[in-house]
Amino acid sequence: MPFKLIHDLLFAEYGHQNWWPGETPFEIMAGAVLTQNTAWTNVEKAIGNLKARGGLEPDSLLRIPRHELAELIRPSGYYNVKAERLRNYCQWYLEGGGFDALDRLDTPVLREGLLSVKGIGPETADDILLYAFERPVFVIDAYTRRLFSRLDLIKGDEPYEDLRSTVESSLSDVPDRVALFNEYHALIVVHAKDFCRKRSRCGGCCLDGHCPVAAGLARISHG
DNA sequence: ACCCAGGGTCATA
DNA sequence: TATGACCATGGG
Repeated sequence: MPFKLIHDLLFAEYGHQNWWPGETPFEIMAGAVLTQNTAWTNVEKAIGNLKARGGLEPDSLLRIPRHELAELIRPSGYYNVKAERLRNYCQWYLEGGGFDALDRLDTPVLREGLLSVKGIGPETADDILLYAFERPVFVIDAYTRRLFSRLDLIKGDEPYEDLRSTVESSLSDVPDRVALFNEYHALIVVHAKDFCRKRSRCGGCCLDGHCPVAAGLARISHG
């Protein structure tokens, strides 16, 4: 399973992405909720509003009335459901004792805790685990399914946990898995945005034209 | 005007 | 288990 190879091709093309954008772990967590099915440019506006309102921290955020919180995050879309999801998350986060206490939990336990929050599904949980808690968890999103499916590494419609397990197993022996998974997911998203959508307009990883992944694979197979 | 975005929940079969 | 409706703004 050449998952490592695909990462290397993407990295050669796009370089370091230094994700996740955000100054604190909690800002990363809030961003993970706000970006659900939403363009990041919209999330930036919502985060800007939250910062201007009084600091992007769980306790200050919980003090904002529900309706006002929804107004602040309006640009990120789904603002009513996301306002509740943010509140749910903050309550779980504070009840769990904050970052240091939660960070002492083993990854599977912490993951179950995240998934117990209404509004935190598998992808958002893994975003938080990887980018805020720096755990070696591979994030599966729609881009990842499309890319690996186009490369015939997977079918594409497998359940989330099956894919996560497949990829994590095949990369279990690399030295720094946190750094690799961090970079890999970022590269897949950036490739989808910068090349597939903007340049190729293929709707995601068509491997046509000047696609760096297709070019790299062709280069290798030709000797 | 249409399509999609760094998803998840809930009802239904 | 697996679809479908629903949530909603903003950029291409």
